[in-house]
Amino acid sequence: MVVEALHGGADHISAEEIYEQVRDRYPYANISTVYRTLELLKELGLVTEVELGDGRVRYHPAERGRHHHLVCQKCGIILDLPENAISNLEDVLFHEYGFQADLRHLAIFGLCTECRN
Amino acid sequence: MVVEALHGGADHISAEEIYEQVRDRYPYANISTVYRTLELLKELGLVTEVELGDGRVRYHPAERGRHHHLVCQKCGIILDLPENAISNLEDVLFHEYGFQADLRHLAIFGLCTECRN
DNA sequence: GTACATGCAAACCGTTTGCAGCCTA
DNA sequence: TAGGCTGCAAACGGTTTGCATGTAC
Repeated sequence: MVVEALHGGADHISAEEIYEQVRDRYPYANISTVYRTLELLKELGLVTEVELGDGRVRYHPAERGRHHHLVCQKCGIILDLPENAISNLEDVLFHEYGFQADLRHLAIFGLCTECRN
Repeated sequence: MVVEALHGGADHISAEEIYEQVRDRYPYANISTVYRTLELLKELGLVTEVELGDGRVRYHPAERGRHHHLVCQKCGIILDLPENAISNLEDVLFHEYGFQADLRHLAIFGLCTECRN
């Protein structure tokens, strides 16, 4: 049920939100089981974690591929950013700083088009 | 004393670390006062917050200028990255996605030169 | 005497853990 | 009968809050 919630719900779902979905179908479920299942899926490489700045970890099915996030600090909308928009940065960091960046699911904060004014 | 700790200590200091320094000089001090002072300094624009991935907020004097952080996930070292290394990204996000990124103190995770092997 | 800063303790919230019971093999 | 998963409750760690006292102006 955790896996189904990950695939069926919003793209970046928190443990709490997964828990709610699971509990709708099986009211005795417990949030610690959700966390333990997510931990397992993480070890298996099936989900990745993202921290989108609201103090809770969010989860994302790994098979949906990498992408980055533009998080609007005003309205909270999360825009997906294709991975290649940042590949140039990855090169610069590697060649000029010797740093091998792990740019999976980078979160960049700022203001979206709507909220810019 | 909070301000002095911010300027005297490590570049990105946590509330807990500030608290320790303050308490060395004034043992009756309380951590809630540290948090309240940091909140005040934040409103005044004198400090900025950074989240460097260890689950606690770190603080940085605003006057020391912007820069970004390369955080090694293996050895934990924090390398400073000049702001202009990323200005290109800022332009791309703005022109291609209409997103006004707030790239103060971005944290990028990965592996440093030492730990890459 | 009024406003504001402080210490203290308790609450908070997301996450983790110890333990006992249960199911399955 | 042994292993591992679950529910439950309690702990955890960083941060915030309510309240009563203190201090300065």
